[in-house]
Amino acid sequence: MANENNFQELISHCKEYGYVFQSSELYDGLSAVYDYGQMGAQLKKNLRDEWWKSMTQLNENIVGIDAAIFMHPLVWKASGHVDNFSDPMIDNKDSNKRYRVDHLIEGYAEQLRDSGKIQEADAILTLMDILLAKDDYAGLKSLIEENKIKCAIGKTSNWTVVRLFNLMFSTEFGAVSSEIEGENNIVYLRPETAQGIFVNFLNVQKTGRMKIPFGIAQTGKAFRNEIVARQFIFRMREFEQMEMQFFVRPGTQKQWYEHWRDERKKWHESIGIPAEKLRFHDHVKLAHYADAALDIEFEFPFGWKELEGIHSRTDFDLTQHATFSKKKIQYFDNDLKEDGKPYGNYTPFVIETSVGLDRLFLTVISLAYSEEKWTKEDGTEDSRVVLRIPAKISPMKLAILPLLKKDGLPEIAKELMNECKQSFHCFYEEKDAIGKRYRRMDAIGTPFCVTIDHQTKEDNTVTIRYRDDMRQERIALPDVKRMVMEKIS
RNA sequence: GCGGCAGUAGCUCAGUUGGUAGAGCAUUAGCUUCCCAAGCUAAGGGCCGAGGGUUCGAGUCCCUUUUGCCGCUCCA
Repeated sequence: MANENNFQELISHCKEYGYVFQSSELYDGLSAVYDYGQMGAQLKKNLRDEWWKSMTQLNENIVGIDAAIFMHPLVWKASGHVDNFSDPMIDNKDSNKRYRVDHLIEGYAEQLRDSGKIQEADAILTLMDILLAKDDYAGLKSLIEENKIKCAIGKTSNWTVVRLFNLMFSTEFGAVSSEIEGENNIVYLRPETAQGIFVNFLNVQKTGRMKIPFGIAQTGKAFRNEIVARQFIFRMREFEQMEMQFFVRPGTQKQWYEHWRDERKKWHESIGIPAEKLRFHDHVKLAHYADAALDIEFEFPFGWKELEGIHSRTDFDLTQHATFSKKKIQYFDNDLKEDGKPYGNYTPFVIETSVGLDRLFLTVISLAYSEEKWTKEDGTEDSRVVLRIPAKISPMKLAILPLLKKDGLPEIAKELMNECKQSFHCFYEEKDAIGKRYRRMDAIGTPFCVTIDHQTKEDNTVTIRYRDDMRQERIALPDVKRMVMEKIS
């Protein structure tokens, strides 16, 4: 797999072989936005399809939806994103250090408290809370200046104005400029897909006659205005999530949290991620909506990082949406309790599984990337770069190669091509020496190559060559399709 | 967002004290080739990240901007 030393080579490889391109590269690129190329788009789709199948097809009580990216602005008020995703910040002009205003003031209050001025500290914090609630940025700056709060680095109080940094992208809805009508036209690009599920909870539950416990799955784009974006496609401004919200009876959330934690780890292993490269990381500081949370981390070339989040979101979201929409969002549970009475009406609790598709892509390609060197029988050095993507998810399944582009070999190869392409992605190539073609297929991760030669014309057999160990064997031409089908299912 | 470094053909790079761009590999076409790249021939491809300035003249100097890398900051 790729490591921290050849991670740059992996990125180059992704570009060179059509997996990932930087967005708008023609115009010098757009920071932290990437496009998937001809190979990458297919790999990404295969991963998405695997996930979708594992959720909505293999679980009878999970259904899938596809909610819009645009949502009513109040959704993000209710979810807490408007308040929690936008923080007032202030910069020190001398040190160029940026602080979250609340962190800066809290730090100062902490100092006061340490020196015994407890009442003073409390007064400042109380005032800060009032100003924050009013979005009074000028007042916050005055508070900082009146208390002569200094930058920890620059030791000065030379501050800029307080500015709002919103991590959500916004745009205008409708053709009328908000200059005229105030800010009523602002809509956000969703910073997570989860809310599309929560606001459709009743629609799905009622029309699908879903009984708790049940889940709603969704894949789709989400957008975050990250301050810093690095590490290739690990952190992007536009990214794709694969989320499943599982609705359970209050009080059972812990058991389901543990269930999905284990299920999801198993799923990652099922698509070829080694168990020792995965670990759980419990959150110490919980988000405003959660009563338990953990990350499934993968050991990326740049260290252990979050691949998927498992959150026990309580009834926070549904309750918030009930409040803001002024609609009742409840479920009537007809199952009987021990005392023989139904559980009745309640707001379900939610267990969320949320995996970043792009991060999963990076996981798979990092694991697959391999630079190999060996000594040939004649003593010369040989090498190759191979993507060992599991056959089940690799974008290209089979290469069909006539050994020579004459003597009727291409005709036989094309016939096989026409048969196989009905069932899976095939690549046809008659240019260059056979070894060179094999290397090209290694580079894009094609697990199988079959070569048609003169013997094929005599006994109807072909050479099949395996990407992972470069082994080759002869099999009957009519068996090729079935054999590949078996290996990729 | 701040600081440092960098940006020349698809890739890796060369380009002397400023004089209007080269190589290898890759690509394409043809030849050769009976199973693991790098045999022959030919061709295409860059106005040197972008914009501005200094200069008779800039890839080479200056400014701005953009992208990437490293560090800091941020990450519901």
